[in-house]
Amino acid sequence: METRELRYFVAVAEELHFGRAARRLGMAQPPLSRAVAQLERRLGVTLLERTSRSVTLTEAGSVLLAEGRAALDAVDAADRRTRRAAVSGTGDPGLVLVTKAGASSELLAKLLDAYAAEPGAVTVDVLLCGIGEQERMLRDGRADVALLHLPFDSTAGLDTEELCTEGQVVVLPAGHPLSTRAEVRLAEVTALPGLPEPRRPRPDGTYPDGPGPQVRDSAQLYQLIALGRASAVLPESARAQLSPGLAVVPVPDAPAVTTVLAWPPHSRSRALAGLVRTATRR
Amino acid sequence: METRELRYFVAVAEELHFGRAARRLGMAQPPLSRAVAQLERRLGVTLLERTSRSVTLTEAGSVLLAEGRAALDAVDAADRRTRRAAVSGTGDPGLVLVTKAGASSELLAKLLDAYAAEPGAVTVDVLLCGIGEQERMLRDGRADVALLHLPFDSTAGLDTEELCTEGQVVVLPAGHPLSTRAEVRLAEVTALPGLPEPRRPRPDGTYPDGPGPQVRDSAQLYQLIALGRASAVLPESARAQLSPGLAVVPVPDAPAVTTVLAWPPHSRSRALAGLVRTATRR
DNA sequence: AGCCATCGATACCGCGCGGGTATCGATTCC
DNA sequence: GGAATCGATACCCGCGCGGTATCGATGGCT
Repeated sequence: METRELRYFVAVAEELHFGRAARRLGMAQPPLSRAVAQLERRLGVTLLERTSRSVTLTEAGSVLLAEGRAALDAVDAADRRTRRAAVSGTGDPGLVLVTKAGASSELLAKLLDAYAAEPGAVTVDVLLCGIGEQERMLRDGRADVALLHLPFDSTAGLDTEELCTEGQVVVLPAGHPLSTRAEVRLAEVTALPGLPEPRRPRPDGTYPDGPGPQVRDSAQLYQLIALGRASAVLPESARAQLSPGLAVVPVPDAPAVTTVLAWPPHSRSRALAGLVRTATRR
Repeated sequence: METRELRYFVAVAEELHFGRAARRLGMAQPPLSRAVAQLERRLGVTLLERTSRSVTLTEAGSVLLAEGRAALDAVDAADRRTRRAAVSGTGDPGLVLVTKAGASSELLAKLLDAYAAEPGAVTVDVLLCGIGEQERMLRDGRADVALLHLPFDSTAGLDTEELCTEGQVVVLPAGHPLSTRAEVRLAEVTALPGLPEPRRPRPDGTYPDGPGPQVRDSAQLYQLIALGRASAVLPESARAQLSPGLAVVPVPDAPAVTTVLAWPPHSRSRALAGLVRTATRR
């Protein structure tokens, strides 16, 4: 199976429309139809049910969609990491660390400072991304290592090292009735009247249905809270970047949040190993 | 990057010899040279240092060797799992579970019995493989789920569910001086005179250097112990398949062995989910 | 009911590229 | 110094990929 065929099939499976998929791939529709048909013949499997009005995935087709995406990510990762390895001998970008925009910045700063002091440390680029995008960044080679937050992020398929665990607090608009309390229970803040929990993107980029506002990063989130349109339960370290207009109250019965360092399992990079070592020594 | 190019490069990188690699790939040497050169040009990276007498990997080349193997495994997995998904609608092979030949068979039997009693259970093929091959089997799609034993096996890049934890025992030839003891300490059996620890294959198939005999599976191991040529520290469940000529003594200070069910992280199979559910309910 | 728009499949064509053979140039060993 | 080894180069052929033109089926609109 060639990556070209996989790319074609994934495009069609995502669009469920040969014409659109062909446009996305920058090619004409007929060769795309042929290529997918040929892939099916070679696999001996029907991947798509076509009528002239609709295209749907078969059982096998949805398996190949998931597996094919993973395989294409792996190929992309091979490409990117090879290129990076080549310039790393000559140039600079040693490691790329990805984390959610605006999360636990003091911990990260401490880690980077400690690592920079190590002998043989390389430069670490910090890449900020939206919620739930880190895993993808690691899998397709755009990043080498990530800061994840359990239980929100999934560490499926990654090697991890636990860094710290902290309780959670609720972030409210200043002046909210609960904002003067010493602490609140989780049940009190999950369904606050007029302050719904915001909806965060799922891994595929879509948003779940519901009443709350859609939120892509923490800047949006804080602004919405300050505007009195949302509330959020976040790790304690969110206090650090608290802006005026926001109040914070501990939520002792909320599940603890664990910050972990995560990286793809077969990494053999000395630089990454060094970073992990300094992280564990703290 | 096409999988064909990756396959070619991996072959050359493994053989470090264009002629042999070409023979392995069933093609002539010149087009192979050209294809690898073209890959280097497209990546903008030199992967191999060639003289007319030797071929060596560059830094970037060894990165691409590791990453490329992973990517090729992912593509193979996509192929195999798609084929399997297609026939699973019509035919039988529902899940393939892989475990080390001759390990914790009662636990496995119980799990399979419990799962078979579930509604909607599919048939589970059990695949036995040599030591350290399970991870590969999962990654390239030959198996859907594995029984692994921590801390011996690595669960890097896999989702896992803990099944049970047990102590370890040392297996000795019957009649060995230590075989009558109620228990022994780990230090007493790590360097037994005349009974070295056997050498097990590394993930790449080679064996570490050392004095002990090479061992691929537990049948070989038990035979070697009975012959008085080796000893081994194994989980308690090894008692179950004890043959005459062998003695077993607990080793309380040896690290506990945890048996885990492991599967590739992005599996979306209902059958696998069912198996994991029955495993966790025990 | 009939027409048309939509969409995937088919037919056909041209060229680029992958793979083959022959040969070269460099290095090493006897 | 000659021969053997090994990767690179030169050249050629045929397949396959991608293009355009068109067909056939389906569904909506009047």
